[in-house]
Amino acid sequence: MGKEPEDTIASRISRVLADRIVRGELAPGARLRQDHIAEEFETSHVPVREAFRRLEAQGLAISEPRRGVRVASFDLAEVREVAEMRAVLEVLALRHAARHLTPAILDAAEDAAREGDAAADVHAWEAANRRFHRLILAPCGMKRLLASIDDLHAASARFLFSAWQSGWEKRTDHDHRAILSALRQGKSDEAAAILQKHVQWIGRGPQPAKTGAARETFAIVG
Amino acid sequence: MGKEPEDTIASRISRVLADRIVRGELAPGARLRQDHIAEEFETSHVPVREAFRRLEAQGLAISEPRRGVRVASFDLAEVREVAEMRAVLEVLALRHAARHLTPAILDAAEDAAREGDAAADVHAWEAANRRFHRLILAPCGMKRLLASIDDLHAASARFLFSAWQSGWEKRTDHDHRAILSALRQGKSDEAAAILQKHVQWIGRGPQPAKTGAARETFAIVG
DNA sequence: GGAATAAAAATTATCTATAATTTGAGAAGG
DNA sequence: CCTTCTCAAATTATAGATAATTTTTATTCC
Repeated sequence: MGKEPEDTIASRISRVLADRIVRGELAPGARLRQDHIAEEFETSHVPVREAFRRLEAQGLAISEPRRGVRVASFDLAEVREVAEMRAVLEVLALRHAARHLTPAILDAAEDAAREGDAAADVHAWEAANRRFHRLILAPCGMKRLLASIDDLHAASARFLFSAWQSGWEKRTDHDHRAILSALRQGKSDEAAAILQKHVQWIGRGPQPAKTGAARETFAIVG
Repeated sequence: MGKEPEDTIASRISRVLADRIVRGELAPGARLRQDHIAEEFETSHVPVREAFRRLEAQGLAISEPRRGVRVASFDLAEVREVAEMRAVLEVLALRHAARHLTPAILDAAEDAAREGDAAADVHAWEAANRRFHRLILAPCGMKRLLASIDDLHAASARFLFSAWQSGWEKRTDHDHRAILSALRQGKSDEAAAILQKHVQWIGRGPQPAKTGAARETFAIVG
């Protein structure tokens, strides 16, 4: 019954730490001390070090030999870099996924879009948004590509969360609807074009400065 | 004098193992036993395990909890996946690098192209080819993008080496020349278009079956 | 008072040891 | 002869211990 895959301790630690970094609970530049983390997870530091290697590969942490590991910092340039990578990779994935999209999948994506519009806070919105993208891209069946996109989503989400500590506001995402509409009509090129612009906007437009400007930036985070 | 950064043991092990996997010295599916590797490198298995995590993230090895790590296998579908990812990411990089390309860089790339044409074996060719691509892409200054491309190059090289165990033959790579020519004339869109096709061809065309067909496939591996 | 320096504390990287799981060889049964 | 079981050997995963390096704190000298 209750199959408990409960994989290695290292992977659990890396998941938890990745989540904290993405959510901003661990600030950029913060030191990750292996003994402290080991103590928190009630293990030795060996699995912790393995988790660090994973975070490093994901671009969420930076390790300097003998000097420890810290949370990776990121600037606007990197946010744009990630956005552009996502744009080309998601378009590639969508092109391959298109032929495998069923009405059922598109309905599920529609649900995710609705859920995003109704989200009460930025975390709920991000989860729904991620689900939307994953649903329409996963049918491409390209594991490596999907894994890369997941990592880039995490990086995007970091930026998103850092900009909206507070002040969320419901709103309809027209891009998501337009993508679905195009896909339902079999116009996959059009869907890909919208997706590309949709994603590429991240990090452009008004700087996420004071809370006042926050609302404007919303539209450009997908 | 001889500054010896000689970073952590784990990173050295991961570099060596990655090289062996790419060159095909370690066959797909082969088990990587931590104690044996530790013994070979005269260390304990702890750094070895850290190296494994790195290889896993690069897609060169696959780890199953409690069952060990094996060299990742790859099929034609994955080769194409990697080729398509490279195509879109390298084009993205080139678009950003274009404005920063100097005549000196293009000359160095020309050298690399010549070196590739004169290569006596497949390893020499691959090294020159990689150098060519890196030279024209690095000026984009996007670290994450370049790191992803490097990983994809490793995956491509694996395929290349598996196809050409022997039977190398000198030959001029016209695509490389055409890309440089376009770049020298400031036609970066044209250069990007050629690059895209150049890379995308990998894994297409005649199957790398018997040694006889090998020659044909050459033209389409870049 | 502040830079320079030396001793102490904390932290990383690695090694050795132990527990737990898997693989594989051989024996028993159909 | 092939399957299934049992037990030993090999292997993985984690813990605990040690050496080496970095960071911090305290102290001296100008």
